[in-house]
Amino acid sequence: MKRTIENITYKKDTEELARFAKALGHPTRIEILKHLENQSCCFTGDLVEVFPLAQSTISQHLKELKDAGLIDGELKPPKIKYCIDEKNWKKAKKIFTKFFS
Amino acid sequence: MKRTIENITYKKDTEELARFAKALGHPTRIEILKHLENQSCCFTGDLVEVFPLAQSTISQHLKELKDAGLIDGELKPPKIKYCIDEKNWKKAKKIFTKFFS
DNA sequence: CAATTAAATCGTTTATTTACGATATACAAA
DNA sequence: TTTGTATATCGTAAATAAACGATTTAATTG
Repeated sequence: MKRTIENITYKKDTEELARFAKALGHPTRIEILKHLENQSCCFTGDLVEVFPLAQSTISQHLKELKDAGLIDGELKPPKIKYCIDEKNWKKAKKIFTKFFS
Repeated sequence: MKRTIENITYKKDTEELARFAKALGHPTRIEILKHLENQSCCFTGDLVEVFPLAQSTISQHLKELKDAGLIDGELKPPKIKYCIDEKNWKKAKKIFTKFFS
């Protein structure tokens, strides 16, 4: 990316907001989250049926949402149940609300 | 990006939210917007002084914010005055609020 | 019309993202 | 212990993003 020599540091709030926003920055991920909001939880396989995307692609999107802290996976072998991470969801909501106020 | 053959179509709401979110998905752009919120408007040059980034890089970020509709540029030759686009700002606020509710 | 000034755009490099198919992993049940 | 199933991870290709310096553009002033 050809970064500037000494990496810029941003305020923690800024980093956090950008991080959440970035995770929300793809329509598929928005749809996944909407889906999770509707039915509280679901398995990877459910989403693979809903979207015309490869299983690996869905899994990748889930990983990003998880890395951003927006969702949480619970082992229900051999499946994995994904839910909104309520704590971080509230946090994101708060940060966005504050930002737009 | 190796897209699926027939492009996926998303709901308009989803596309819009993802678009706004993507624009917010970089800390520099968040900081630019915070700056604009504080002092309502500013010139490109002001931002170049604030951030340790090249003028062209700042300009690029401004373009993205403008393309997303979050800011608006007004000619004040030889400068350009950037302000928050209030209409779309409200729209974004509404969309995010709805999404998180 | 020429010079100045501020910002945009161009061309380039490197990093990251998005997508895929193929393969590996983890756990339950047989 | 092997088999089956659901999901993650790997490897890869193509697109996009982020940064830079150099150049161009647009408008005012001399």
